[in-house]
Formats: sequence, C-alpha cells, structure tokens
Amino acid sequence: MNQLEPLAQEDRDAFLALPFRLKEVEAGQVILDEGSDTPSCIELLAGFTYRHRTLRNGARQIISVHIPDDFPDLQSGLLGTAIHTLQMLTPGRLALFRAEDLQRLVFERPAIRNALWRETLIDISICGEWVINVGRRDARGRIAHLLCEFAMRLRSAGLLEGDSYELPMTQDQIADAIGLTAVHVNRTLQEMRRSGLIYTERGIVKVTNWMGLAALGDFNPQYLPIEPDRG
Amino acid sequence: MNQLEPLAQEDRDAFLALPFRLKEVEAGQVILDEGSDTPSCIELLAGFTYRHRTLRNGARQIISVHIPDDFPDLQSGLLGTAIHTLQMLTPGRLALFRAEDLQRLVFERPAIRNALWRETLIDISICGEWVINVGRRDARGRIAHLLCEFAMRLRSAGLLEGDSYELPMTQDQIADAIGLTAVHVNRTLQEMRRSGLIYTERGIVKVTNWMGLAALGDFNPQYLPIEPDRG
DNA sequence: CGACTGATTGACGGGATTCAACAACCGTGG
DNA sequence: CCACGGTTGTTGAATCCCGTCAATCAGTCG
Repeated sequence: MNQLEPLAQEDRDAFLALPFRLKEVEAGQVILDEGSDTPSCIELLAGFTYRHRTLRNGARQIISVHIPDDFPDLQSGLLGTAIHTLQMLTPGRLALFRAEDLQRLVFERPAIRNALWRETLIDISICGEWVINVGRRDARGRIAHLLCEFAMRLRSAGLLEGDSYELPMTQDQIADAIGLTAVHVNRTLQEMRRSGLIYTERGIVKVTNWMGLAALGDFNPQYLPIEPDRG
Repeated sequence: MNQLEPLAQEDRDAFLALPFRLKEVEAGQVILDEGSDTPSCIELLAGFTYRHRTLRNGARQIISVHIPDDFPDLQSGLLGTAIHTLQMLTPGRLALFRAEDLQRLVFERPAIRNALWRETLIDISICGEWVINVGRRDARGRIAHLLCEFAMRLRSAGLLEGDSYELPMTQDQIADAIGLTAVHVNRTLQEMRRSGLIYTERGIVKVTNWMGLAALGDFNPQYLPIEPDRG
C-alpha cells in the first residue's frame, strides 16, 4: 500500500531526500535470506516480491506478496534479522535505505511515522486474513480470496485496469501461498474456469464474474483500508 | 510481549500517567465486535484474550491469542474499526486508553513509540508464523508448534514455571486456532500423550519432552524476539 | 532441435472431516 | 445429597477433499 501519497509535500520531500541505493533485480533473485542480518529497509519501486519460508520437511509457505510501492520487510529491517526469505517474483527495482536514516526520519517527522506504522498495521490485517484463508477455506475459496485481494490491492495502487490483471505467480507459488499443492491448484483453477468465474492465460487473470468470485472467497475488502472504489 | 519493560523510568511514568479506564471482564465476554468502531486502545493486564472471525459458512478462525501485558488490538485501535472479534479466553482485567491520548504520548516520547511499534512488529512475526503453521504443518506439528509458542511467550512474560503451564483453551478453540476440527485435535492430543510428549489435565499442559515437541512442531523461537533463556 | 520450466492428467492413498452418540466434568438448585 | 442441564472431551464409522507419485503435454529459450 502506498501510504506516502497522502503526505504533505514537505514530508514527501524529506522522504525522497533520504540517501538510498537503487538496485535492479531479476526475477527469482533472493533479496534477503532467512537468518541474515538486515541493516537496510527496502522499498519496492517496481515489480513484485514475496516473503516465504521452507520448513525442514521441505514444505514451503509464502507469507506475503508485495506490489510496487510496498515496503516488503519493515519487520526485519527494524528488528535486525530476517526471519523469512524475501525474493523477487518478477524483475524489479528496489530502493535501499539505511535503517538508521529511516529511524531518524521517523523520529523527526510524525506524519511519516504514522504512514509507516499504518503500513505495518495493514500488513498485519492482510496477514490475519491469510491465516483465515489458509485455516478455514477450501481450495476454491482460498484461490478466490487470493485473486480478489490481489485485484483490490492492485486497483488501489492504480495498477489495475478493467477486469483483468497480471498475477505473476506460477501455480506452484500460488499453492505455497494458500497451503495447497500445485496439482490441486491446477484442478481447482480449471473448475473455476469452467464455472465461468475467471479466465486465465499465461499469467494474465481475467475475472469474468466478480460477484461470484467474491462470494466464493467470502471476500470482504474491509480489511484493506482502501478507498472503496476508484475503478 | 511486554515491550515497556526496558523503557526508562521517565517513559514508564509518562505511560502510567495516562488516563485510562479499568475494566474487569468475565470469561467468554466479547470486548470488541467485528465491524464496531474502536475509539480506545486496550492493554491486557490480567487474563487471556483471543481475536477471531467467523465466516459465512460458519467456520471460525482464531487469528491470535494474547497474554497479560499484551496490547491485543493496536490495529483496530489505530485504524478505527475492528475487523475481528476480540473476546476473553479467561476472566481478566483491561486498561482502556483513549486512542488520541496514546497517539499523543507516542508523539512526545520516541521510546514509547519504538516500544509499541516493536510490539506491532512482533505481532506480525507471530501472525506470519501462524500462516506457516496452518498452511504447511500436519495436525501434530500444528499443535506442537502452538504449545511451544505459548510456552515461550509465557516464559518471557514470567508466567511459566517449570515445564507445565495453563493453556486456557478448549479443544474447540485449539481447533479454531490451528485450522482443524475439535475431533481431530482430540485424537491428535491423545496420540501426543501416548508418545510421551505431553501430559494434560483440565487445562494444564505439562510438556514432558521439550526436544521432541519442538522437533515435531519444527519450532524455531527466533521469530519471538525474546531473550533466549531465563528459566 | 534439445533442455528446461510450468501446466495438465490419472490412479491411488491418506489425513482430516462429518455425523452421531456417549462419557466425563462442572456448577446449580431442589 | 443427588438429580439436572450444559459444556467439554471421547469414540466409531463412513466419507471426502486433498496429497502423492508419475507421466505427459505445452511453451520458451539458447
């Protein structure tokens, strides 16, 4: 969520005046490794990232997916150590801030503190929704909810036009995000296509029945504190 | 997590000088209803709470459990609306602060801001761990992980002595916390008792094999930024 | 064209759910 | 003191959603 937008010009300028390092990254590139120290805070300028962890039994769970303008990992940036792996879903561009600089800015500018804190609170909201998704919905519901959430977030970021968008995830990754296997995701997606809910083609998702998809996923966008409609 | 402890005396005093309302509450009492406005921030002084939501299909998912000294719902307190129901697990005592007072204090005292922000970040860590738990572990692993997490948090709060503690949850509630049914939780607990991992009796959980339990739950306490040992 | 990654399909097995009934425990009140 | 209703815990049988394994197909790229 780009919470910096509603800031006063002065605050925006102060933020943009921070020294940072630009970094172009490829798809699949690991940004932060689980357990590594993280002296810097990251803003995602372009592309998509995801945070995940692999258990000893080999199973992997994706904890969150980030879209442009998100801060994918304020947590480890401020706690000091990464507890998840942060990786690129697509090629992209990052801005790396030194944690101490950000700390100082946050100290000096309450508006920025509020914006970042708010961003953090939204992260919790989304994470809680993922717990619900993985814990209490069946395969169709989980996928439907994921697709709805992604659409909403993209829309609020101005990255969604019409009723289709690019979901840059393989079925393997979708499976790891919703706690299923790729095989079952595949079958479920087929079923949803047959039902006329969605249409997919090479990473492009087209929602052909919004009401039906939202109903299937029991989707209530209230947890995304975002202006109700803009598209 | 009581992150206020390491604060300077001056900051502690400022916090404690805030006007607040004390509230004694019974077990099962609803503190905050999903969708309601929340003008106040809550600190849990005694007892346990949990945050949960019920889906349209009737399934319920518990998103988090809170122990004394936690702020169970900074999120809705600061975002303005509750997206989950907050309810007492046991009888307890709450301190209700006006959100604006807390905001002001946070503005005036960077140390308190840091403490609360840190608390928020820990909440995210735990929430992410729950996603992993519910998404990628089998029944035994989920229960084991839940028990380990609870023990660690209680220990860091000074509420754990020896190898047993009170887990104030029914099997129904445990099931809703880890995305299973009460029936399956029951059978799995029996299996774990037979394996000699734990011993349970009326809400009291006694861990008889810490290593085994941690291994079963693939538990790595790193996500709880807590001093490694104190007991 | 081969090598690779990702999507698709089929057969089979298993962990978890469902439904139902029953037992154990609790505080309450006659 | 015991009957009582309500909650929680326990058990069994049948079912099903999803996982596993493995093979095949499709698209991309050097």
